[in-house]
Amino acid sequence: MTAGKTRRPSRLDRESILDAAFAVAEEAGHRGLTMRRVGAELGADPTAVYRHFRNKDELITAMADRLFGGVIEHYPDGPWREGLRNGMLMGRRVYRRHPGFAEALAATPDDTPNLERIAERVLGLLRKAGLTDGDAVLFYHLIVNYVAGTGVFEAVADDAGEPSWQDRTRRSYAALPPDRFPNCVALAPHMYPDPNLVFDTGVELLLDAIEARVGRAQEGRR
Amino acid sequence: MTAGKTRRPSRLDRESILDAAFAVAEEAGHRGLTMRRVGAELGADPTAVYRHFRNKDELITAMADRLFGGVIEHYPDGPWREGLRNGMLMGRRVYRRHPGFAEALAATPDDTPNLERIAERVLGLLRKAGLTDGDAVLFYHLIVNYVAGTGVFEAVADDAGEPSWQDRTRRSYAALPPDRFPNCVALAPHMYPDPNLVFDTGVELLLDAIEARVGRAQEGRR
DNA sequence: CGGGTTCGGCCAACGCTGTTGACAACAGCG
DNA sequence: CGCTGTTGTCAACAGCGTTGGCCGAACCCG
Repeated sequence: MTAGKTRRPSRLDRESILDAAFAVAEEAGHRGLTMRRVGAELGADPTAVYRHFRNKDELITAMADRLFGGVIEHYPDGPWREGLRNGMLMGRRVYRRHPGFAEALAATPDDTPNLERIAERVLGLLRKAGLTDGDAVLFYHLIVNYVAGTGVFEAVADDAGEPSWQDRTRRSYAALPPDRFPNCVALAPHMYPDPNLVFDTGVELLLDAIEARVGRAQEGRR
Repeated sequence: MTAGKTRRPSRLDRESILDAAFAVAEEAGHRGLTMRRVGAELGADPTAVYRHFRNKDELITAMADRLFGGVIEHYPDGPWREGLRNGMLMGRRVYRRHPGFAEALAATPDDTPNLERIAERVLGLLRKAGLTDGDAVLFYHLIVNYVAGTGVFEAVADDAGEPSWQDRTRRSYAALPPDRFPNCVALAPHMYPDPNLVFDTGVELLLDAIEARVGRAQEGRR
């Protein structure tokens, strides 16, 4: 009697395809996200997806838009410093789990709706902090580059290679000839600190720089 | 007499293969760098390359090592601030022209010789600046993440999409509904400033942060 | 109620990718 | 001379994104 399913055996739509795509990405990694696998996850022919998305880039772009929508939904803006910090942390998480987003978004000519909402909020926070228009845009791009770039880079760095890859490199640095590599040998035990600490340091550094620039501008105006 | 070519019609070695690979990357972009094209550039069968490189990642890693070797050769270290700045600018140039390097290097378990030399120099400059061992490593990773991440991100951002893609986005931001997107509309004309300015701002910001941290540590010790 | 149109899933296929294994020609060596 | 290891060639495999044709079901309109 085909209960439930409206009428046809298995109608596809963009939302269920996105669900399947996220499921595939979850279990196969970002390199394992392939149209054929998405089709299999849906129990449908892979090419059926092309009736709902023009190509793979558009599918990935839609995935990114959904995730960024969730980000902006869960994090209302408050004071500029906390707002920017939260946004950067969430952005990093997204790009780190899905490094393919960067390329797909870059290939898409128009920004997606939720990306525009994020841009709106970040620009607003930067102006609220007291930056001039030019500086606000400058730091906006700096933030985007830092968050997306670092996120993607961290992702490709730690999904490749065997686990405990850091230990291995630490040891190989410690074993370098001490005459030509004194610093590598000496600092080998400290290498690869907590990645969150590294990222957070960069974030606070950026926020401090914004504050300093606002202070300097106000001082100059006085 | 088969002048030049030692004896066999076209003997291959790692260096000439690297030359061919760079030639292909130059004219076909980083996505057009394929083993078949490298073979064609050499006038040889594509699979002949596999006699000299285990796989494509090893080939790309060797390309990266050659370029980084050139970087470290041409830029002797001097004062810490200039040394770090030059290194970051050169690193960005490399990653921007060859964003594929990041993934290949990440997949390679061992660092290449010239990457170790660069790590040695950067760590030395950070210690020369006066950072403690822990901070030196922290900023080392911050620098690597910023340079590689931003470089790769800039590369994928501007080789995709049509030219004058920025103008297009600027216009679309300016055309957003002003009630919901006041900041996007107001700042649209300033969007996408000179990418070099954005990157340089980040560099100086990092260098200032290093200097500030050194100053604070010395003050605390007093 | 009937017929035309559109939608959407299926299937076969194209061109491309990285990579492998068998084969053959050549080099150096005893 | 013959043996052995190197290295270029060839055919092939599995996988990828994507396209065009087919066709049944659903919808619209008279």
